[in-house]
Amino acid sequence: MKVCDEEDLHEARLKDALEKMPSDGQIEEMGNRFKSISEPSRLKILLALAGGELCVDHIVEAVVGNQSAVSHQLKTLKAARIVKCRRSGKKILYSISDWHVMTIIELAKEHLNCE
Amino acid sequence: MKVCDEEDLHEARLKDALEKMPSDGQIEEMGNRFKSISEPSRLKILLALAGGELCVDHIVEAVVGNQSAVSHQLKTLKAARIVKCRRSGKKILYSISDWHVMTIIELAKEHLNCE
DNA sequence: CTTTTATATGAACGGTTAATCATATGATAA
DNA sequence: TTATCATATGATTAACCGTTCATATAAAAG
Repeated sequence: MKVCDEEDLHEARLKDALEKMPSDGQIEEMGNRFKSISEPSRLKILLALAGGELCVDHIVEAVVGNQSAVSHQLKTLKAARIVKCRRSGKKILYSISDWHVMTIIELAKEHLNCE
Repeated sequence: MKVCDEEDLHEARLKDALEKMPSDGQIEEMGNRFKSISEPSRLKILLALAGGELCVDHIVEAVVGNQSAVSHQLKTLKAARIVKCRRSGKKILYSISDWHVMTIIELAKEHLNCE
């Protein structure tokens, strides 16, 4: 009968979900990426860098933050390998190194306009 | 000279970044979405639901968690309008309601295999 | 070598949040 | 109605994290 079919369907889905579930390590890695881009300050930094490399004080201006906070966030983003940096004279220039992450951010930005 | 050109380029980029920067409200909304899917437990729940609706105790099995924790996370996900639920007899069936978010998760999952 | 400029770091504080435990709700079956 | 099954809720605790302030480093300019 109908109820039984539904039960079976759900059991099958559960089995399927368990099979397709990524490993705990992979889940955590995905989670860490999302966490890296979930803080407004970091999101702003990345959006600012989307147009190309910038030095720290330009980033500070772009995100309207203070120098120390931005520096800490840049450290976090660098540790997550989402940005990289190089020295040029006095300045240190930061830029995106993980464009996968930027793709996700751009996609999320587009989704904002679909509601 | 070269240094001046670089300076000008960076100034132009800063100006551009400031112009294109989404509003604080939009940034926060994006951030909240990413935060919702940054916790391993919630990510697992969503991956489990990707195949179709499941009742709570099946979700509990799929994510290998305990009932109360899962229920709290489901509440969070529902508040974020990422999942919805309906009653069917004794059971409450949860399912994805925001497929934009699932698209992002699937994209991130694919990115895992590119490294 | 000393000063200045640009950036990084460390410690402390406050806020947020996930997990747990115990209990409550609410629908159904007996 | 009472008992039972499925799920939700509230309070508590512990861990995590972002910001701030003060200070450190390190390259470059004088």
